[in-house]
Parts: sequence; structure tokens; C-alpha cells
Amino acid sequence: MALEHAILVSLRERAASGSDLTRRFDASIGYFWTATHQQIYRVLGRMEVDGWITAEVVPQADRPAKKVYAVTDAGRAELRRWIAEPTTPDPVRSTLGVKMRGASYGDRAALLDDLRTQLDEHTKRLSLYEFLAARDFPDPDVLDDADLDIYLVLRGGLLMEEFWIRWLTEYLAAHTRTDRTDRTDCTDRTHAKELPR
Amino acid sequence: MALEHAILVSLRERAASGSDLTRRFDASIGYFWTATHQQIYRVLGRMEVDGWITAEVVPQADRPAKKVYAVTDAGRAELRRWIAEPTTPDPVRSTLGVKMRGASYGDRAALLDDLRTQLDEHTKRLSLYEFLAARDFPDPDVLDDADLDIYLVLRGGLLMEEFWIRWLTEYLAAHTRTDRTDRTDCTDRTHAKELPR
DNA sequence: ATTCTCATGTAAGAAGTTACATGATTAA
DNA sequence: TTAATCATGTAACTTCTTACATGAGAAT
Repeated sequence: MALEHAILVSLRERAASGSDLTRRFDASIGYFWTATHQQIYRVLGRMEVDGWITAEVVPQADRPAKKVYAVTDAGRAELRRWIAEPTTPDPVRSTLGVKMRGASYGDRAALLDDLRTQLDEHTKRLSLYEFLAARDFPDPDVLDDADLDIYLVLRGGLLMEEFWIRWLTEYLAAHTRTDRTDRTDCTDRTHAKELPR
Repeated sequence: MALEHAILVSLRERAASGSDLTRRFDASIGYFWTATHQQIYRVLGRMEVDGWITAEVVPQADRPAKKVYAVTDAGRAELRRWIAEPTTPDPVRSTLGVKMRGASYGDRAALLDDLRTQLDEHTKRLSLYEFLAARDFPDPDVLDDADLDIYLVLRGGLLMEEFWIRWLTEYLAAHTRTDRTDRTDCTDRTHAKELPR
């Protein structure tokens, strides 16, 4: 489980409350890890029990008090241990991949509409990341290591959006070429032979 | 949940047993969805109860008997319904992203070694996908819709590997340029100001 | 007074992971 | 006869998701 460790990284960058972290997971951390506030509060509780973080209640002028968490020595040691550990690949889960592959067994036109919507979202998100990169990292060559890492992970988010745009564009193009619009659809292959794939 | 639907797609392509499906999820379906045999058997049981699939016991010459599953009309209807449904984005979970961002708080040299191993894996996997594409789809323009979809999802796996190779290469290059090897490391930013990121 | 947002949670259930179990057939 | 492999599962546990809950202050 890496949510604990994503939180440790974020808290080492700067101490934060549960709702601060929730906002970060909706923004920059969200390029590579998503989590809801429910998950975050539960894990924060467990991490405090385990002694990886400590809480300090901070009253605020015009708002309810916050519990601001900071990483303990034990938490730092755990983060260090985890980063050095060999990484096993994350499981792949692409709903759109499943739908693309199964399109013959459903309403292809509806799927293509959906894919166009997704393409639009990814295009907007790419623009946002490009804007953020230009605004916050105008000169990547002069960054110290910690800021360079933040920049390079933003670059990862950006490259990921480019991947989606490429894939969706290629799929849409292949299925909207006029010379193939009336090929047979919805073929039943239940008893077909296994192909060497 | 999309595992049910990934199984429906696979069974519509060709009827299969639990272990057949396990092999498919280790191979082509694995480009975009992973599942273990334990998950698959449990979900198959549920799908049979729900009437989406039916099982037929098939004795084999030199092996224990198989239970071969096929999709029912109800299963086809469900798959059709699900494909037309608007897709919500899959949650993003990149362990390597977390580690890259947190590298300053651990052993960067160990992480870079890990990343080189990952890069190697992705490079091999890209080669495999390129081989499969060339062998099984020498002429993509003449495919019918169902085969075109299989090809385009393989293309997606291929583009995904290219994404990983780009990201990892960029990260490794940025952190192995000799003119920045002795910048400060392991900066404590616990009390730093929030940046507009 | 009531509504709204903020900050913090709880509870129930679905899904996924890890470890172990069973019967059959085949190979040594 | 013992070990190995194949096909099919169970059980226990962890994690994630979805829906709901509470109290404090702010706005109307």
C-alpha cells in the first residue's frame, strides 16, 4: 500500500491537516495518486497510532481548528526504507481499454461519443499541465533536487495525457474512416478458434 | 466494477474456462486489465448466479475436466448496457510517481537503480508488443471491426510502454547530469510556505 | 433561525490480495 | 509410490468506495 507513503512524502514537503492533504490529492499529488478524504483520514489515524506522524491542534481565526500532522523520525525511517525497496509494477486497470476491445458487442456509436468526451478532457488537462509547467518551472535546469522531482512528476502527468490523446485519437481515426463504416459488426466469435495472441 | 465486463468481453470473443481466462488475463487482456485466478473464479461464480453466463463441463483427454463458460442473453444485454454507459476516469495509482517525488527523502541512488530496472522491463515489453503487432496484424487496414479493436488495444499497450520509457528516461537523464550531482539533498521543507501548485 | 461551508469523521459493503486446500491426472 | 502439474476453488484479511453524520463558525 502506497497511500501511507504518498502522505509521508506530502507531509515531508510541508506539514498539513487532513483537509489540506485532500486538496493536495485533488491537485498536484493527483497527477500520480488519487485518494478521497475518507481514505486520508482513516490512514492518518492509523499512521498516528503507528507513530509515523504526530498531530498538533492549530486553532484558526475564522475557521474550525485543524489537526496539523508532521512526520516523526519513525515515519522518516519508514519512508526511506520504502523508497529503497524494489518496486513491483502497479496493476493495470483501464476501463476504456475494456470498452474499446468490446465495442463490437455494444453500441459503437455511443462509445465513440464517450471517447470524444474523454479526449476532450485529456486535452484540457494537458493544457493545464503545460500552463503549470511554464508558470512554476520556467527554467527547469536551475532547480534543486526536491523541486526537480516535483517538476519531473508533473512532466510525467503531462506525458500521460499525451499518451491518452494519442491512443484515443488513433482509435477514433481508425473507426471513423469512411471506407470502413459498413463492415460487419457485432460478430459472434463464441466458437472461433484460438488465435496465437 | 469492470472485471465482470472484461470477462464478458473475453467470453464473447470465445467461450473459456477459469484457467483459460486466467491465461488471457496474463496475456492480451493484461495490456489493460489484470486479475488473479482467485478473483476470476469468485467473479465467475457470481456471474453464473446472476445469469450472465452458463457453464458446461467439458471432459478432456489427458487433463481434469474444465468448466467452459459462455455468455447468456442477459450477459450480452448487460455488456451492451455497460459499454454505452458514460465512463468515469479510472483512479490513478503510480507507485513510481510517489517514489520519484519523494526521492529526496530516501536513498536516491537506490531509487535510480530501481528505475533503470523498470526501464529495462518496459523496453522489453515494448519489443514484445511490437513483435506481436507485426506478427498478428501485418496489415491493419484490412481488419474487421472486432479484430481492429483487438489491434487498437494492443496499440494502446504499446503507446503506454512508450510513455513509461519516455518518463523514466527523462527522470534518469535529469538526475544523472554530472553538473548537478552535488546539489543539496534531503531538504527539510516541513515548515516551507505553500507554493501555488 | 436557518442555511452554508469547513473540517473531521463513521459505517456498511464491494473489491482486491495473500495464503492455503482439494481432487485428478501424469511423470519420474 | 511419490512428486509435479492442472483446474478449481475457500478463507482471512486488507483496501477502497459510497453514503451518511457531527459540530463549529459564517452568511443571510
